[in-house]
Parts: sequence; structure tokens; C-alpha cells
Amino acid sequence: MSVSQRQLEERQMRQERILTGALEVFKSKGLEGATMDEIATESGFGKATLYYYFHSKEDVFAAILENGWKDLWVSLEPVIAGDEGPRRTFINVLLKIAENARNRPGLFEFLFNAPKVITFEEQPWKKYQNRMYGTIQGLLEDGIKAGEFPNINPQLLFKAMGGLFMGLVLMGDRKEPVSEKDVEELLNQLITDPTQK
Amino acid sequence: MSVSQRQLEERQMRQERILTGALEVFKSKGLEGATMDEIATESGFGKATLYYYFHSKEDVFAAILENGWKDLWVSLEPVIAGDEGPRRTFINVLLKIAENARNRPGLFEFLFNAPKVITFEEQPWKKYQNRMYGTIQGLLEDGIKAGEFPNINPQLLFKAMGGLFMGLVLMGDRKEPVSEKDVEELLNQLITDPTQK
DNA sequence: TTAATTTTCGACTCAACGTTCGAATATTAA
DNA sequence: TTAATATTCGAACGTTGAGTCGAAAATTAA
Repeated sequence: MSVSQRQLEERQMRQERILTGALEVFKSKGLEGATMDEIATESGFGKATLYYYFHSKEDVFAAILENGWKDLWVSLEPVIAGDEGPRRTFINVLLKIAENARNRPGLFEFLFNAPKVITFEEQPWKKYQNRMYGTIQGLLEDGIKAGEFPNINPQLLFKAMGGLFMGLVLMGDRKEPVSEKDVEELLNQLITDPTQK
Repeated sequence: MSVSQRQLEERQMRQERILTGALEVFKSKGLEGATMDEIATESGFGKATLYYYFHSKEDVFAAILENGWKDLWVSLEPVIAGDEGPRRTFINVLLKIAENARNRPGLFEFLFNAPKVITFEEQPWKKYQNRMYGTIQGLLEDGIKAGEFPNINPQLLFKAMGGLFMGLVLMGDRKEPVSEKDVEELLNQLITDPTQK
């Protein structure tokens, strides 16, 4: 027969090599600034070869997002499944996201910023994104109900926290990355637990 | 002599007409997606005419940012010059920004998102942006010193607040815009004044 | 070894887009 | 009215970059 297991694995590794190179180029040149030629060079293939593995530039792009969001979601699942209260779970989720961000900063920034630039419908990665946002929003609602968060419109609190967190992890100057301690500290001060103190 | 006052004014109005059209196109197509042809159509001129008024696409782009940041800064000046304490001034600044955002949402989003896409040095609008960020950061520092804000690294607090605020005003779904009351409420709850209660 | 299959890529096509040219039209000044 | 100047734009130019083609090279199977 054809295509051995090894062959399949090698194909996949080549695909990943391409995606890694692509992310590198996207990072430095932006989405539209990145060219297939550059991605080819960066990943060590000829341009035409890219089209052997992906059927368009957009496809390369989508693959990065799909993998990224899926991995992020998978890493979040155990945290969410844990049985701590909403407040604690919420903080753990944020910490886990921050951990992901620390490990692959380029990818992370890409995940959260790229979507603004695209509009194509039917993006498979949206599934994971929605799942994540839905979960977080649910945690906030539960937390408010349980009196563990200040009693604000959850939508609003969600936006604010989202913005805050993005600000913490992504925004701004090239200073050293925000440490886990920073995050926890800040969250504890900002989302004051009304039941305490 | 040449060029009457009226002529100058008409020129300026045409420039503004072009900028308005351009902003419209940038909004819907993104920075790179926007073409000079479209901008021309949108603003009611022939493409070649655009080059009579601006010397490049980038120039059009820069003009939007320059005007936008300058206007924003000008509207902020009286607020900053006021003599209320840092905490109150800080909140007023945010409210004023939110007011600007409400009046020209498209422009506002553009001001805060476009910069990420560009890298060209020597952008004149950076002057206003830096002035604004510097002022806000200063307010936070003063506020912390005066014990009106929690005692966190001001850089960090700045990032967080920046993110939070952007989250509030810009991010997210197409729901009704955040009201002034919302902002004030949320800020009051999140930036708890340690001297109170 | 040879034939089939998979992988690679140089060279090309083709369309989009920023920019310029040059001439037409409109406006102003004399 | 005429000449000078200001404004407009259709058409063309040059470049860039996504995607394709066909054949070479490498690998696998017989």
C-alpha cells in the first residue's frame, strides 16, 4: 500500500515547520505584510512547495489559528472541570491563559489580535474561542450570583476583565513579561471579594 | 496675487472630504484592504485627484491619525488643567475619552488600533499620543503616592487600566455602547479608593 | 534496477494596486 | 476676451505578490 505512518508524520512535521515560519513572518510583517515568498524562505521551502501542503495563504493563516485556539482550549479544560468556586476557577483560568501566553508569546498575541483583521465566515477556530468566552462569562455570572464578585452587569464585567487582562498580558512596551505573581496580585486587588474583609 | 482665503478653505474642505471617505474605507476594509480607488470613489473624486491633495496613501493615513490625536488631546487639555485630585482627574480624563469615542466611534477605534499595524518612524501624531499616555501615567503615579489608588507598580496599573478601558469602550460585540454611568460605576468599583470606607 | 509515487521548486501568469503623465476642464486675473 | 493658474481625471506604467505549471529530484515498491 501507500503512505506509511512515518510518511504521514513527516508530512505533518513539514506542515508544522511551515506554520512556525509563517507565524514568525506574520509577527514581524503583520498579516497583509507577510508574503508567501517570505514564509517559504523562513520555513526553508520553495514557495510552490507551500502550495503542496496548504491550498492558499488564507489556509495557512487559518491553520495557525485553529491549532492555537484548540491547544489553548485543551489546556483550559482540566482547570474548568475542577470543582473550586467560580471566583477561584476564574482566576485559575486567567492564570492558565497567562501561562500559555508566556510559553508562546507570538502565537498568543496572534490569536487575540488576528481575528480583528479577518472577516471570513465559518472559521473553525471560532468554535474554541466561543467556548472559552462562554465559559468565562458563565464563571462571572456564577460568581456574581454567589456574591463573590461585585454586582455588575456580567457583560460589562466580562468586557472589562477581558480588556484588563489583554492589557496586562499583551499591551504595551517590551518590558519583561508580567509574572504570575503580578497577575494574581492585581486581580486580587481589583476584583475585590466582597465577602472578605 | 494668488490663492485667496476662500480657495484655501475649499482646498481644506476637499482634503477633509477625502479623509472622511478614507476613514470610511479603512473602517470597512482595514488598512491594507483599502485601495486608493475605493477611497476616491467613496469621497467623490478621481483617483488621480487624491494625489493632488496628498502625496501618498500613507500620507492620507497619517493625516487621519494626526488630526484625530490632536483633537483628542485638545479636548483633554482643560480636563487635565483642572485642579481636582489625581483620582478625580483620572476619572474625568477617561470619561472625556469615552465621550470622544461616543461621538466618532470609527475614528476612535482607528486611533487606538491602527498604530499596531504601522511601524514607520517619525509619526507626528505620536507626539500627542505620548503626551496623553504620559499624562495618564503621571496621574496614576500621583494617585498612588497620594494613597488614592492601590499601591501597585504604576506601569502595571497603567497597562491594566489601559486594557480595561479599551475593553470597555472598544472591544467586543456590537451591543449598545457603554454609557457614561457604566464607566463611572465600574471604575469606582474597580479602582477602590483605599482611603474610603 | 526499474517503475510508480511523492516531494520540491524555478519560472511563469495574471490581477491588483500605488503612483504618474498629460491633457482636458474650470476658475481666476488682467 | 485672453492668458495664467488651479483642479480634475482617464489612461497608462511598474511593481508586487498570490497562485499555477511542468518538469526535475528524491523516495518507495516491485
